[in-house]
Amino acid sequence: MKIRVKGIENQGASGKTNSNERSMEVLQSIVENYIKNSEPVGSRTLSKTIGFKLSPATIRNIMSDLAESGYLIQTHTSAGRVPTDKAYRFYVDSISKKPAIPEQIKQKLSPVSNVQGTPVEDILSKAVHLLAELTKFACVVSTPKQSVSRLQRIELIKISEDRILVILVTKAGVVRDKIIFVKENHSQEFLSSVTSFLNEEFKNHSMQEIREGIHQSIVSDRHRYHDLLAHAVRLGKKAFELNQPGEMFIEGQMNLLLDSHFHEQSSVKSLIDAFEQKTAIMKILDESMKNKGVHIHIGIENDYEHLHKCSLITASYRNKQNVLGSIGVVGPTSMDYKRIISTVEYTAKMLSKTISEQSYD
Amino acid sequence: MKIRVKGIENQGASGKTNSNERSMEVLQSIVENYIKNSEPVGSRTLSKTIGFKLSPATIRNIMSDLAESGYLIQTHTSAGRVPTDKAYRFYVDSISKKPAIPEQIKQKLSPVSNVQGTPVEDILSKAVHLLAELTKFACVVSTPKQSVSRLQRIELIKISEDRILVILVTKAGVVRDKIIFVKENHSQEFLSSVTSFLNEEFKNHSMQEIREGIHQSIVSDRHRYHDLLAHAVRLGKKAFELNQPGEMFIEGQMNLLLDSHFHEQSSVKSLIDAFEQKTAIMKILDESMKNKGVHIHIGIENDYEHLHKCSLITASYRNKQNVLGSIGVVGPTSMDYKRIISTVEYTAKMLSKTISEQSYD
DNA sequence: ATTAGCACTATTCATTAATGAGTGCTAATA
DNA sequence: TATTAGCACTCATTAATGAATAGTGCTAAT
Repeated sequence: MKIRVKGIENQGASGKTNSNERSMEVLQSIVENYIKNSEPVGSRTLSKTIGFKLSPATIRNIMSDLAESGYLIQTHTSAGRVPTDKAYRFYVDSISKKPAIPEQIKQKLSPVSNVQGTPVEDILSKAVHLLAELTKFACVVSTPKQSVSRLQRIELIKISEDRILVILVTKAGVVRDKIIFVKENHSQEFLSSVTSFLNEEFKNHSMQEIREGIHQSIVSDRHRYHDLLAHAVRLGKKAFELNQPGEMFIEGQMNLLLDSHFHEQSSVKSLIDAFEQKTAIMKILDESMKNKGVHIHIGIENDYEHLHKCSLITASYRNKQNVLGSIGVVGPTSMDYKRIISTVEYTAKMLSKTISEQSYD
Repeated sequence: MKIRVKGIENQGASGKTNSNERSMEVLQSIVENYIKNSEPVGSRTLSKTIGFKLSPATIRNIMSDLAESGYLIQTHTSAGRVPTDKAYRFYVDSISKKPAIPEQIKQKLSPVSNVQGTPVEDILSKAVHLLAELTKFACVVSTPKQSVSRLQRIELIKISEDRILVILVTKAGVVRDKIIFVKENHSQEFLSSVTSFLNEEFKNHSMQEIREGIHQSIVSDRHRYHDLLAHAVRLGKKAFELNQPGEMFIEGQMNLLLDSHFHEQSSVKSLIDAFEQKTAIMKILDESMKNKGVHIHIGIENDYEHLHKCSLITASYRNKQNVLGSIGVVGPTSMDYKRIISTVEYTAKMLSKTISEQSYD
């Protein structure tokens, strides 16, 4: 019985970098081919589509090596090869120049920048809708994080004897409202004074800072003998208490179900779960806010098991001061990375531009 | 060749109402059977499950008649019968006593009523989420209509030299914000005066009335020489201008795709279209606000072609004064009507109760 | 180092036959 | 007269078979 000397070992022995480079090019071709046709790619086919001249037999050898190294798998003996997540990772990392944004996409996304006096939520919703239309996958966007955004204005409105409506307007242009319950029956005039105080004291501070500042005030107790301030601080504490879990808009979930890669029952169920219980995706969006640029999570790289058959492409958006949130695409691992990456990037850029223009400073 | 005398004609000839009644009972059984198993139901099976004693042969005769009258169809010669939309309509209309709401459903929905100081949108979103979880279909809810809801309070907040943030609080507890652009650089003090004026003038009026009233003021021109009022009216006009198209929350769209009735490509596409272009469903929800109780749209009865394979069960919700919006379920025509109807009804009731308690009066 | 050639393997597709659920009709029955 | 038993018939579903096909792996030739 003869033992086949494996290609990859050959490379190590011969030390030829050339051969390795060629393998990588072949791998790229395979990935692109599979992305395009969603079908296992065989040596014959590849030999035709590939740039340089190589016979099917040679390609077979290379493919065999790549399979050994975990870049390709075969669904069955006589089938072509399919890229693994490792291959996609390699492919994505090897993308050097981004393709220019097609004029058509710019056109489609122009409504995002074309909004005067629209609430931020509506801009986000518009953007994520268009992104879903463009990519034909599911798209998500997180609303601006409250904690980092800075106060533009707070209003306290008396609603009934024991209820006060709090309206927070942030510099980013987000309006949040909630009702707080109080024991004392404050007059509207009194509330106006408190409002003025809070605005003067906290304008331009981040919500995080405000919460800490108020806490500090209460602990240090320096307002104890000043009635107005004491009330203001107490009301303020309630008003600024964080209780918004952080929202997320989803669009185009159903697009995924037209995709052949999700046709099995189990995949569909996974997806439903993933979108139902939004925390996993939310976490990825939050993560994406920490660093600049486009973030890519491929299949198995996702912590959440239900997303193991998906890739996520995300990018953060911001105003002049802060990173506010993230927008992204959820699609099959075999998505057209080049196109999606640049589309997401461009959308995030447009979003940042629009929101910056709308921001209140 | 012998011509078969049709059952339905027999009935007409004999004039026996008994026979007709029995047919109807058989039809009900068929519908229930199909709802339960999603499989064409045959005479043998039915003869077993049916309450009273009838041989398969007799049932076959009855079924044949029902098929003639358009209540049943056969997918092919040797298959059982499947109910048509006409049959579902008959079935739904013949439901007399609603089943009691299972304790389990009440439990599940209790979070809806258990909210202190939550924005109405969040209550709606919670409700539609739970409804989707309970029914395992897609669920929709429309946000309160602006035009019918009455003003609790308006606030004008200066944002920049040429931008004013308008906040409208309605009696129903809905907070709406938008930015208006102005040419003059008003001071915040001036805006406060305008705010007071508008509040005094228009509190408790419906948005519709306010819009008309302001229009009237401008036409009659009676404020021409009074600077404050003239400005107030002009700002007010901008502030109250309707530009919210009426929103809708959707949940559980993907549930539908697990349903065997939507497995064909074409159905899926239809559904995606229907949910993408929300107007059709929105229209049905709006329609549902006009009358009390539960509304049922079965398959072909829907104007919008993409919904021909769906049934919609909707019910309106309200506060003490007004009908505000509707909540509903979108599912296959073969849904378990009894269960879904009572679930939707109960959810709408809970929603009304919760929102009424939160309303500002 | 590359490639041509060939044996081998597994899928896919069409054909066929067996099975079975269900109907419609006719004649017997209560 | 209404109901039912019995039987022939239809059509979908299933399994089995075989031919065609796309692909591999290995060996030997270039």
